[in-house]
Amino acid sequence: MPRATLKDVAAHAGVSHQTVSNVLNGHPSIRPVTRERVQASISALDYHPNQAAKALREARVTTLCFTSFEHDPDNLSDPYRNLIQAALTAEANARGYSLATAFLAHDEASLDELRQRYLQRTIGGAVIIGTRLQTAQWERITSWGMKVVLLDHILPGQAHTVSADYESGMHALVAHHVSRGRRDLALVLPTQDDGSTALMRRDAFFAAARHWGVRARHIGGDWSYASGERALLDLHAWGDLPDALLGGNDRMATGALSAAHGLGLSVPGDLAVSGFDDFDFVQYLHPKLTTVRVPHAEMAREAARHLIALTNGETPQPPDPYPVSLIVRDSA
Amino acid sequence: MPRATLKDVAAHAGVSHQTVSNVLNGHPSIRPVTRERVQASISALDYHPNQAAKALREARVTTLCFTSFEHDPDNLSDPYRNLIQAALTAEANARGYSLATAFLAHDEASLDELRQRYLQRTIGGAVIIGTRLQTAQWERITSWGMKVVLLDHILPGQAHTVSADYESGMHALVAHHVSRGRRDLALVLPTQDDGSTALMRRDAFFAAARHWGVRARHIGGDWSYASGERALLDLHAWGDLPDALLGGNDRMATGALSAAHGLGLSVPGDLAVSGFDDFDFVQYLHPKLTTVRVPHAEMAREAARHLIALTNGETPQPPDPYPVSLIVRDSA
DNA sequence: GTGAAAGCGCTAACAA
DNA sequence: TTGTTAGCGCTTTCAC
Repeated sequence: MPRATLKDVAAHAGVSHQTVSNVLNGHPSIRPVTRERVQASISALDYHPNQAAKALREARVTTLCFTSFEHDPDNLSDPYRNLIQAALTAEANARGYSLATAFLAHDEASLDELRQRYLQRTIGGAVIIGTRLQTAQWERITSWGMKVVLLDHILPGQAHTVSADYESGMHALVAHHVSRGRRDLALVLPTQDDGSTALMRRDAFFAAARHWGVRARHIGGDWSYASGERALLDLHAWGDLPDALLGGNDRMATGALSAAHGLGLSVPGDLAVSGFDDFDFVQYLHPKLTTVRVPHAEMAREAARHLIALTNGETPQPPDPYPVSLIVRDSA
Repeated sequence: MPRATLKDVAAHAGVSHQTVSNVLNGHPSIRPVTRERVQASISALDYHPNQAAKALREARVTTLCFTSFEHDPDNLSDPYRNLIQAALTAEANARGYSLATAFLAHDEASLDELRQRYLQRTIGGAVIIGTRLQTAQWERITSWGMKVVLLDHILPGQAHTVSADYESGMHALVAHHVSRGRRDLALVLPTQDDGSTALMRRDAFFAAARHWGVRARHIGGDWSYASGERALLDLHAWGDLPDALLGGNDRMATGALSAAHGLGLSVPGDLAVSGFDDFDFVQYLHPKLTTVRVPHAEMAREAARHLIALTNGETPQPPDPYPVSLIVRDSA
């Protein structure tokens, strides 16, 4: 059976369809009696407004898009995305928005797909995870007029960004390693992407190491378990192992930990290993991982709120960087 | 500047708006000349059809919903959800559908929210992850008339289901443990939810153990790392350790592995540990986890195709259970 | 092969 | 305070 429409409710309540609309939208000038009668009809007919009609008439899109540049399965299963997705969904739904998802590759076709969705009014704005986002892409995206909030990414000027205080976190982490007697630190961190917070973290790493007068090295990676593993294997092959290996995220740290086991290195005896993120699984590793906790969920919620404000034409204040905290466990 | 509409294109091409619509929808009776002229105007004006208008007119919803019963952060960050989300998104987008997400709790409010979204035409159907779904909830959901495909769940009769051949997987796993000399097996698996594939796996576990004449025990859990850890700690506290612990998923196996390290048990020397899923991170555990690979991504793609077929009024054949495969690594 | 008319379900503007 | 009219951008039906 067909679902009830506004007209059906109006007929049932003996009023005009406009009155029903006014009741629905909380218009003030409605007599309580009328309101109640209409509301009774709404319940009686189990009426639910058709969003498509509403969207068409109001020229308003109530779907946001969670966008990330991910392709390989390894990165897809990163707990990071999940946490953020859940937080964004919750925040968006609570405010009457839906959340769609887009997984982009680094090609024209991918970007064009997103553009289509925006132009077709399928999505009204996007929260973009900064990882692997390049400035050129960001410029393309904003040039369409789409509202965008960046998560974990720093761009000059006008970009709306939600980020964490990675510098402090990196400082605390280096201080911790030094306090445990480490004098030769290696950081595994991808730094291909301009604007990535990875750059900030790398700079903070070198600054802190200089401050304490310890050796510091930087090694590339791609955020994956495999790249963390590779980093340590390479260091070993070069015959120049550090006494502390700092993973740029928990997954790379996990890969490094695995490599250490394979090489017969004792952790933290021979080598300290630390991560970044504090995902739930790292406390079940052996040894339990020392890491820096980043409040991804809270940041995501803020990003959703910020984006919704933007799509409503407001100009919200950029939030302060979120504080991070050092979580000391057994690996460092 | 306002985006171009069908009328704008018609005016630009010097035809009626209906002709433009016909071109867009590939209607056959259009002269090639006209078609090309219209197409040129479409590009020239960068026209993109308004989905809201289309949806309203066609009374068709092109958003599907990925639904799971998740609440606590531990489960939220399960790689499982991510892989499925990505696969569903890809398949849906490729067919012109969007994918929204819903995280449901086990209360009325949550279920009602989903119902609202369906009745408001925000979502047209759902793929539901069977984990923690109860039959009563499924009955509620289908009673609304919403098309639903279940992932990893077996329900009697009419339910559309995509599942894996867990029985064979469990058989192969038990056979493997027995072939390595294990005679006392404990399975950690949540079995609260009726219809869950966990029940099938538990039954297959006992059947296989009986077949080989080895001891078999079943212990509850809730899919989380913590519950796997707890299971092994409990067994140890009772003074009745098995020689093989089978985790019902990779996360519980990971928790058990962590507990084994804490108890000073050598794996696989004192205790064999195996998982179920084969998530990427398990090969970076120490020791590397032996597990059963489940093709979650392929299953998710099939679920999306199946759901789309259903929403188009087709009656697709239920797919066969997907084959799983034993992945032998170091832990068992 | 193409155009004109009607209407999907809703809200904004105005009239009563 | 409530009802009437118009139209968002599109597709379906039917005339030409």
